[in-house]
Amino acid sequence: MCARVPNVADGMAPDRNRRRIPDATVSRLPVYLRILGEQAEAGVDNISSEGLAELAGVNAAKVRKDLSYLGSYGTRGVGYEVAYLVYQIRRELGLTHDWPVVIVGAGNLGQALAGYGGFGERGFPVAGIVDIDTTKVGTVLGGTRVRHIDELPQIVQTRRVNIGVIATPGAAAQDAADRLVKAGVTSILNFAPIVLSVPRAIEVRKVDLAVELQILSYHEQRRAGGAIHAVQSGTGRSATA
Amino acid sequence: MCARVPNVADGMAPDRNRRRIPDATVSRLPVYLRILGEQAEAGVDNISSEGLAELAGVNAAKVRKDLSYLGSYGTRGVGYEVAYLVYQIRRELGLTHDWPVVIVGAGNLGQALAGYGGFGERGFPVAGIVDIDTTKVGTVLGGTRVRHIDELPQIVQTRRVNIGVIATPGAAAQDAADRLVKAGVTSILNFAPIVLSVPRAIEVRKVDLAVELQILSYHEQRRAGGAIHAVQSGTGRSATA
DNA sequence: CATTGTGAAGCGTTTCACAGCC
DNA sequence: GGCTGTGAAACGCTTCACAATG
Repeated sequence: MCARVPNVADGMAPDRNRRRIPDATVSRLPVYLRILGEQAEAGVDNISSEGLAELAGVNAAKVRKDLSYLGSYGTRGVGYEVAYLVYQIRRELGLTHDWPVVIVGAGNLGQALAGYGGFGERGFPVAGIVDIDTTKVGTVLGGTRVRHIDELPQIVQTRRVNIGVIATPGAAAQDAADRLVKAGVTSILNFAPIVLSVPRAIEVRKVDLAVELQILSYHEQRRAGGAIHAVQSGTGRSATA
Repeated sequence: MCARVPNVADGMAPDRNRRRIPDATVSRLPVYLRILGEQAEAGVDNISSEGLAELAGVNAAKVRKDLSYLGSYGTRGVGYEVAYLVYQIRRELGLTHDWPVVIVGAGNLGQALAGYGGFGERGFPVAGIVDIDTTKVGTVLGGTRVRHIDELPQIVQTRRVNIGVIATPGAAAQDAADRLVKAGVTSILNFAPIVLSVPRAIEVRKVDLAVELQILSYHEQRRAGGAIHAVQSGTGRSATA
């Protein structure tokens, strides 16, 4: 996913918290964080790895190992203090301050993203939304006026945007990425169904609806044509990973 | 990700193509498929693992291993015939026929999904969109009239829907899942930021925007506060995984 | 004595390296 | 000669199992 550095982990004085956290763990921390936030609101102030694992739909050992990368913040025989854990995870994920994002593409998806309040709430305010189509410029989405894509560099600079979201059709996505990178963005969330070509230093994450549906299709197809007579086995509930 | 079956792989007469394909491979097949489709349109009728790997942003050996799970459809010294590979991947993914989907939740995201033509184009026509809010019922989104969630069982049965998409707020998502399962849906694509509890036999995939942004935040935070003096190393282009 | 933190085993995925084949 | 197909090594992640400990 991201470039590997040989072996910095040990030896080289990690000052305070410069451990490298496995990608798999990083992708679960936001899930723990949301659950812990809910628990805190519900008045729970202590939680065991078992309890957190249950709510997150994962194995308890995995929770412990994940949390151990942040440091030893649990108490043996007791569990983890919810508030402190929230603080530590937020710190590790860099959520101690807001990260304004800029959305490229004011089509269906761009509109939905801009209109989706949860973005700002979770620390990612929409600093701007741009489109190349001048007929869309000026319309207002979720409180943000659509601006022309040529204004991208200005938005990125004045609002100090590090994260760009590509919500254009596939054909326009590479151009969008090029413009974002040129404007100074260093992380991209790509909703377009293409593989972006960007400098190595840029972190890219991709969300592709078609891919997700096709993976589900694969499983449906197996269910139907596959295993002899695929019985609807097990009606018990279980958390999903 | 999905429930593991002990060890069916060998021994038990795989009739024709009942091999189990690794999850990681399944998640890449849609990417290869899209690229191959584009190549076919561009008039390319043969491609090497190297070429496909380049376009997909992965390692060539990985492409070969992935394709080998489908069978030996390449020609040594030559490469793979694009059209045939497209056919085989489509067959394996169950894309030889349409999979109608039902969308639960006609808010921002539900609207964007329903309005996004790419859904139907790629073999996943929107069989219906439902909401619990009666004020939304009757409005038309992307050519589909919003119906009340109580009509879900009827839609699922008459349109033979296997795949449900949850586009509700988190608080309503578990109820949506329960209703989908009860109505007979066996695969769910969940956009709500909660861990769904469903019977083991149900395949669930989750797309969480907040999680994606928080992962990017982690990398930005590392860049800023991390490694001594994090130089913007490497400006060369490289495909992203 | 319940629960964490963690070596070590287990497992799935990736990559290498090269035999096999066109 | 070029490229596929695939054992085997390497790697990273998950899970187990238990010593450490409040």
